[in-house]
Amino acid sequence: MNKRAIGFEVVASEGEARAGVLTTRRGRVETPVFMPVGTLGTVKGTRFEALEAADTDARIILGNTYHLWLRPGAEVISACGGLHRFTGWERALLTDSGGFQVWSLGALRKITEEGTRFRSHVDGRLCFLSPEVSMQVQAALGSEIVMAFDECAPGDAPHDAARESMLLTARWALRSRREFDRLQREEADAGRVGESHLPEGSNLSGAQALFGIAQGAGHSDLRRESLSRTVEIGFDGYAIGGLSVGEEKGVMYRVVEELAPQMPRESPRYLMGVGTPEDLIECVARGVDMFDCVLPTRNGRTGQAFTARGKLNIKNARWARDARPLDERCACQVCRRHSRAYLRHLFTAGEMLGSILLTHHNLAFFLDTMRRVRQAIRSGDFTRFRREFTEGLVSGVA
RNA sequence: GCAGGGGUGGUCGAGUGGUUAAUGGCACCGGGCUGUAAACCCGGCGGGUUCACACCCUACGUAGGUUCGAAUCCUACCCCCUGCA
Repeated sequence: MNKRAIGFEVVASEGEARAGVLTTRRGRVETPVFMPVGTLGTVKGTRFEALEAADTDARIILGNTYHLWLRPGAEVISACGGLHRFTGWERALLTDSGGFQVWSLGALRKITEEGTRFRSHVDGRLCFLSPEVSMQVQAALGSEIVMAFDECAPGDAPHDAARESMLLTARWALRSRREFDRLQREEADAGRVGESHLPEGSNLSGAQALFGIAQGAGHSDLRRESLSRTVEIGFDGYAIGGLSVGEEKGVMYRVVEELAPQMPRESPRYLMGVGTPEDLIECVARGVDMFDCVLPTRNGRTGQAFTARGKLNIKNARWARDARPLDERCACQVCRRHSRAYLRHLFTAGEMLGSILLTHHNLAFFLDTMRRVRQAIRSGDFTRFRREFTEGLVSGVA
């Protein structure tokens, strides 16, 4: 009775930090969790085997509505049985709604009450994305977690503009909710999981889950209002959007610190698009359960490694003869096998393996960091962990 | 040997009397990247002093010369390429 799309249970907490278990129709996800970004049906620069390997063990990754809608198109993916079967990724997926592209594609779009008119960045043709279309595409993708279609204001948006944007997001949230429910009733969800294949004892419905998003830029009152409007509609989880989009350093921590404790305790809290290793720790400490960010993959691809002692630019000449691994305390496949000198050589030679290996290390570092965060919270040791981790980051790569 | 063509900064290659320390490309060096229009983007790149503006020195095969001024014109020499013997 009363089956839900996802389950969420907090198993330990320390201050605002929480350790929990998110149960999806495609597996359990321990939180706090970092979700690698797989915009176009691929986590760039890595293979699913590598994402599933013991040193990474990603349980959930992202996909993007806007990008997959443009190419290959929702029809292609639903014809192939949804995004899981299309890509071969059998674990959980969260799809972003395309709301972020409304912001990041800037000049290529025009926003109206009805939705957003885009110039496709692929071929220039005019496209129209609305809450309804976004829900339809995400149903065709068949992800475990669907994001509401929102509008992300610039990080430094003044109060009136931010309020207008936030209210539009609230209206779009309601429309997202209604269209999502209609699509679930009509069984449009391409990723639906039969009862016999659901995680044992999970008591799930096998349907998709829908998350709402709070906006409001850096304005505390707008953030509060946005959250209460979102909670009023009712979602399976709640996200904080519109951070790390150009706002002043420190605004993000303040907004998260004020907002997360007000979010429903029984639901997962997702901070969208964040962040650096330090951001992850600091926002876990403020009550966030879920994160995603392109940093480990993008920066890995472009030559920057994240380590326990801070960032390392593998292209620098100083590593040319360095036989040590990227991070001497890292147990990932790359650090167990390859030297900085070799990785630098691959980058200077323009060999794609360099990007692949740094991407893997970065993902392993992020995911392992989150594993350690969960252990620390469960053992009541998070405060010390946080302090030591932060000290390590600023100590500098030798 | 004769006749043409050519020798430019790490490299390839523009420039044929005056904002020329010298366009570009590559190489090299450094920086950036936060719900991915990104295997990408930006900057530096003769040496020295200076926080900086700026200043000084050395540079277009070698050595001379013409000129207010030369990588650019003239002379000699050295070297390379092509063709003919």
